Amino acid sequence: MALRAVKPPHETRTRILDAAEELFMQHGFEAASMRLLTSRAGVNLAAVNYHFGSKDALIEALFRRRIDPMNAARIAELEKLEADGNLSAEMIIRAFIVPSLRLIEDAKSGGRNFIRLLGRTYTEPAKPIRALIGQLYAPAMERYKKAFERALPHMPREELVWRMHFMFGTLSYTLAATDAVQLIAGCKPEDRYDARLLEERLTAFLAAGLNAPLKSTIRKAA
Amino acid sequence: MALRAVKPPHETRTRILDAAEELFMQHGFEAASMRLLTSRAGVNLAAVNYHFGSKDALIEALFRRRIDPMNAARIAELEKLEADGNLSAEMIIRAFIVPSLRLIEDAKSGGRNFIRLLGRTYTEPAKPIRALIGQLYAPAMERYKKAFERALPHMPREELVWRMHFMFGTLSYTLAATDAVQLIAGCKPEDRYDARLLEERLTAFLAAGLNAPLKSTIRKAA
DNA sequence: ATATAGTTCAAACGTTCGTTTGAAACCAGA
DNA sequence: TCTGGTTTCAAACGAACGTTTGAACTATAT
Repeated sequence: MALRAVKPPHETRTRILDAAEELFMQHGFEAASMRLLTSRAGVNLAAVNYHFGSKDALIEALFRRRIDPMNAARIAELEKLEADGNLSAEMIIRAFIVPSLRLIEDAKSGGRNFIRLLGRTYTEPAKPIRALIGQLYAPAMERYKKAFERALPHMPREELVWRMHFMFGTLSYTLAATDAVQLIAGCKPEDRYDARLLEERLTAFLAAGLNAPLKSTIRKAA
Repeated sequence: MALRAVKPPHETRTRILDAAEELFMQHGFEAASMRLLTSRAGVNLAAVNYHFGSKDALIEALFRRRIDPMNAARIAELEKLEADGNLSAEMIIRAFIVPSLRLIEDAKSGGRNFIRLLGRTYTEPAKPIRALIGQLYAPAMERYKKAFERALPHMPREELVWRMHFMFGTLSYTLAATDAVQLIAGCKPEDRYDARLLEERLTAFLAAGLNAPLKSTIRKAA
């Protein structure tokens, strides 16, 4: 009997998800059509509706596949560090950003595509998508908020929330990377995917911002 | 002769632009259709193509109407400050963010809609739009980059570019505001449009980040 | 071999999209 | 009042969209 390629159990599903990550990243959710997507994935047009039900359900499955493990890694890393003693704000920041930076280096399995897509999706206009992302992030965000509160007991809760908001913006925009507007000339493109260097740059910037001195105008607003 | 409403010379154009700001902000460029847009503006469906030529040209006109004056204000403010003597990084940051925060308070004329739309557009997938934004920002960015270089002569140029990139991300995400994923519970919604408070919070965070100590790993990468 | 469940396929469905058209309405200046 | 350029209007155009359909195909288990 001749060698025959044995088809993995969910090959079509995976091919669709991978193509979706790439095309949604390049063109956005609306502009990437099912026809382009299925032809890129090498599957029939009807396959998406058969395996996922609809385009929206595909988008949801796409996010669930990546975000849940990523946030699980974030929480695991945080708990590992907490077992060793008190944490500095910088250590918490690092624990948060490393799992997403790790996906940047994962070019082969499409992790890089996903992380760039994710960076854009934080400001996605479609409400259902924003709601989904918020829901998937909720457990990790709750956990990290408490960790920051413990590390920065002197900071007003409201100011902390704002600074976490700012930190998240920086991360989001940085991950969107080449998809973002190239506003500042001089960014060496090859550095954009050097996760180790990016980790250092980001951590230094964010830790300083989070620990910024509290001005009186901010303090009195609390 | 009875009083008659004299129609302003470009009322239809303005009505279209205002409706476009609101609807593009709510739904995105693709999802907001010309039929919804023109009916919201109270004009005929064909009016957009008559006055602007196409949907894409409308988008371009929309950005040009707001960005050019905003960046002109940024440059003017910077030059005014420079006339008075040497600038700190914090003063430069403030000069940059204030013109955009001013639009937040401008709820009546639609400036708030625009600024939220703009916050999302920095990570827009459509390349022509990103190219347009980059082109419209270029003069101001060049000017501010030089100002930062003068204020921070000790910082490696490459690190400065990255930190400007981070700062821009924070601003972008913050401006997108309510459109962004509500990741962190606890943000008081009414504060989101208090431009004065936001200016203080942002300046403190960004100035600290920009002035963050240079770690050895970063220094050796330059 | 045959039945059964799971999957793929080409074709078509109805809808909505951005744009175009040509006539009607408007409004100055002569 | 006529005229010529500008603006508005209802209607339609072709194209592309997400989705559905029912038959054909595949693999497994009896």
